[in-house]
Amino acid sequence: MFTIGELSKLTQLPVKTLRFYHEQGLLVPSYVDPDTGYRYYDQRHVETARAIVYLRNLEFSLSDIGQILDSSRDEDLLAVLLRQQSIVKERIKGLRKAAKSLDQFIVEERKARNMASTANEVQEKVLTPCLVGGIRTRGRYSDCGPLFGRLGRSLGRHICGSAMMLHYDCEYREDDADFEACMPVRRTLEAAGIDVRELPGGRCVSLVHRGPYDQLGHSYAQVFKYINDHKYKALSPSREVYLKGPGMIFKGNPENYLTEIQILVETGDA
Amino acid sequence: MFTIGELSKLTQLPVKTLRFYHEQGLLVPSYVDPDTGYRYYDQRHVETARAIVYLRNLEFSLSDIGQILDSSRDEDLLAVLLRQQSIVKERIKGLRKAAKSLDQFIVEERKARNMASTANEVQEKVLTPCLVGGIRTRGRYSDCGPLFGRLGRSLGRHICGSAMMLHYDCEYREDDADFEACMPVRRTLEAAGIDVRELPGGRCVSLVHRGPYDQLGHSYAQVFKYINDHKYKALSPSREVYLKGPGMIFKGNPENYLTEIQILVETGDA
DNA sequence: CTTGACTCTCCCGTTACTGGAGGCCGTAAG
DNA sequence: CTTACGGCCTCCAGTAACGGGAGAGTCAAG
Repeated sequence: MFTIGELSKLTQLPVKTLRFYHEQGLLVPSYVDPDTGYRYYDQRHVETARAIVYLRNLEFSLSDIGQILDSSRDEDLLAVLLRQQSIVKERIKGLRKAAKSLDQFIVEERKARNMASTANEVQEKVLTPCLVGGIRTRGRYSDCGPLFGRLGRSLGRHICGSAMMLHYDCEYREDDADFEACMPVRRTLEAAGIDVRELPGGRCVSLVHRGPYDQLGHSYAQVFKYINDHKYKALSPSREVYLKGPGMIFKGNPENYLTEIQILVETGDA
Repeated sequence: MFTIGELSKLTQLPVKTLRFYHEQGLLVPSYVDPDTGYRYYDQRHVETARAIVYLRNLEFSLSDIGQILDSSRDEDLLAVLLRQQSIVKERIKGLRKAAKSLDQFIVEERKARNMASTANEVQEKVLTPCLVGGIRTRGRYSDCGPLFGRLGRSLGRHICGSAMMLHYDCEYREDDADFEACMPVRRTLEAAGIDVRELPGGRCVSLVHRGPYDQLGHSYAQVFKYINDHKYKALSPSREVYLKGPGMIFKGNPENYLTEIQILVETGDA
């Protein structure tokens, strides 16, 4: 005869859990002292407890375990096992999908982190041509939210990068700007009201702006100063790539928003 | 402005859940009528709700999601993502182990089911030699429980089949039987008090007995009748293989216990 | 004005436990 | 003899993320 504490040591199950299993009828002591309420167990309970642990490791619920343990008809057993197997496999499938998305999320985040390290430095690079879907419009920049919404819904899983905006105006305009919201896509596709085409590549001056959008002006100034200093010629449209901002999942801190300004240029030696 | 029901339709989230998210501070309506208590949401909430759904699919807890959604410092974000990734991967690992055990369990169960279909028919087959670890003793059959316990503990993961018993007596004895509890093992190994060796193979008469152990006698009679009818000579020891019985995980119904009687024989034409 | 759809709050139930309060019992030490 | 300690008991509350239902108030259309 074991007390509950002894059984606990033998089975590695906490006392609380053993009491709970008693309450649930899974592991009923062979004797309960009517005066003290002490539970007393014997050898058989050690084995049952181990069986319970085993079945819990197979992710069975306690009620399933109860049925398995005192099922007199074992015709059900195979059915129960198969059911459990499909439950477990479904769960694994779901988790794997989650893990995959997480991986991708982490990659994106790392990329943004990388970009952040070169923030506020003007750089030159060569852009490769890039397929995008875009919606061009005229109005205020702040109205671009719904445009990206439409792009997201229409292009869905074909999107393969960060949202961007093309500015067709040569100078800054507040009210009546001519701009195009774009999303890079994996392949050409048809979508109503969306212009899917290739953006040209070429030599480009780039700067990753870190901070809220209302301070983009300073960064633009830097870029244009660089272009002038090098006697390049800026080509329209200029591009803003929203590496990190609000609207994707969570708002974050505007101080950490990352926006890459890209301006294609013609150099003297071209 | 949306009512809660409209937001529910837009987000595919149950009304109950939206109320719960409000309570948790995850999705606080932009306006709550102080008289009626009605919640009113706007477009931003649709997006936040989608973000919540997305993060829930990544298996984040609601409190994590809360932190992510209003984290002003996103330095943490990568850390949170990595933590979540490891949590998810751990969980997948655990579930895969469970799935594997389940698969094996199902295979065993199917095998037993197969054996059951040929129950109570005498058959001849050829046994291949088989490595076992055994403990031989003298006494009552009912005392074999602890022997199997010792075998299980000592041989552990090397066990590769059903428990069996060898009967060295030529006739049935109750009190002072000479028998050996055995477990088939994958490879030779040393274990104190356990005799690991190869059981010989050869032609054998077999019968799968279905039912409680106290009715084994009838099945033995059938086997011996078959042996006599065919003028075979029974070789000692006879074997009992416990295909399905109590003691493994759960007790089941004695009417469905499966025990294979195997008796090696010499045939006239050998 | 009525009706039916919608919404509100409040409470309970789920799963498999875990933690804590408060109390009983027996033994050992001071 | 008192105190402390360890083991046991019961009962209550809390976890995560909702779901179900009661009972009451609200909205918009006919």
